[in-house]
Amino acid sequence: MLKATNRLGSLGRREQNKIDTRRAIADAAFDLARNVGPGAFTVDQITERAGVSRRTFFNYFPSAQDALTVRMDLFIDRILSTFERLPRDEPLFDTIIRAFAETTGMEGLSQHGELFRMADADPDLLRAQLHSWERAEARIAEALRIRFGSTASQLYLTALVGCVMSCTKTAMRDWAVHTPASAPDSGKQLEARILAVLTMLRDGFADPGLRIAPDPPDPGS
Amino acid sequence: MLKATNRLGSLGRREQNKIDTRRAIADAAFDLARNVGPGAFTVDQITERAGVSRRTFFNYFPSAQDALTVRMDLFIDRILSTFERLPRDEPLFDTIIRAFAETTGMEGLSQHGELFRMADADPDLLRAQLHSWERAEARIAEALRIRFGSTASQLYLTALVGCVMSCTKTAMRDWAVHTPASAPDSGKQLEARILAVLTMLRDGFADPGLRIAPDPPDPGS
DNA sequence: GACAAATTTTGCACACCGTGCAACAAGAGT
DNA sequence: ACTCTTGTTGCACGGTGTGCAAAATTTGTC
Repeated sequence: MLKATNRLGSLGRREQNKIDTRRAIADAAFDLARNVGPGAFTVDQITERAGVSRRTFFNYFPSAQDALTVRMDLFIDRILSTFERLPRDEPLFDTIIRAFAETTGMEGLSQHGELFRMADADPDLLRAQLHSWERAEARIAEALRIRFGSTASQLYLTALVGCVMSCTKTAMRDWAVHTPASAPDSGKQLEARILAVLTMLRDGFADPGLRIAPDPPDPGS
Repeated sequence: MLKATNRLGSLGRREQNKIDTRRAIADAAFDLARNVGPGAFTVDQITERAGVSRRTFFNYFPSAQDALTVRMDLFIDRILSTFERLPRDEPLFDTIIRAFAETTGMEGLSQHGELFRMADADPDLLRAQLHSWERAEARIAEALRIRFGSTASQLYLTALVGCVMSCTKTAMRDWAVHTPASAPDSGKQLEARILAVLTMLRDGFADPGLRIAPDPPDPGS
């Protein structure tokens, strides 16, 4: 007999409510961080905005900072799904580069940059973000292990993923710093940087002269 | 009038007391983490062991976990001082590899491994450690910038340092996992891993077959 | 040694955090 | 409508991190 219970696009009320609540909390947290500054608000303020109880907040996130890393986790989701879609006979490094470069078209990219900049002012937020990257590393490494586990050693795969993630992080930081407002070519700017650093990585950092933009040789800051 | 006040090897009472207090706190925290488990003790327990007041603890460390990253910061000190000592006309990558490889002879290396393993059980400790690595990255990048700032772009240097740190982290994790007890050749084990991953990095991860231990070789690709 | 200045330690208060628990509410299945 | 399952809420409680001002300690000077 057919299940006709799904009234909400293949999702039950329960699932949908949870998604909504989670989003409401994350949005409230982001708004607060943007307005009063990261680390300058309490959980109670978040729950008030989101319209949930204090206790419910902690059912979703272990800390206020963790509510601000949702977007980064979504970023990883995107990388992984892009990764799954790419041809399996492509060289490993090409696949990785494409998977990472293609993510720069995602929505809310400028918010990403904002969050990066916020981390400078709030150590706890920085830690939460680093933890998020760490989880991402583990997830991607696992995906690679499943796909290439037979042809590459564990140490090789984890080291490679670590470097790729580190390079991407560096690229995003540099982008977040040098692309302050939401420039129209923001995505392109980020993509160029990611390509640049991943190319450096593939070349074993042999050429120190690679530059992303004609930068006047920084006179001692 | 001559200063005859320094009775303690070029250090005043004040400086020495602070060093002692800091060490007492860090030791107490490490002992507790080792005995009752990371994240399973309170700040009050630390202060009781260390013989200081609760308030004093927070004058030295912002959280209990941060008292456990002192050793990692010392590790970075060692890398940096080794780095300073190496010849300045050596190729950049060689200098880096040597600076990192030479640190494996440091005292308390096994405690390092212990701390790595502890991070699996305590998310907050993991975050503190990630933060510690992050600070280390910044310090080393700055040292490199001063030394090579004229011949390499900022993006290149930060990306390179990030990858080197990431590789070292990977090597130390793998070492911490696979060298459980304090093996007699613990330092050599770690050094071999660091050399392996940094070599991979220098080769642009071209050869997936590099292995640290004889594993069923699969000369694929 | 006594005194004053500088610095560190300490106790205290207070707002906030994070979690176990049990009552309650709401969706799912019949 | 009834029951089962799952999510929300209020409450209580121990722990955290910090500002503040009063001791306590070190340092320099006479």
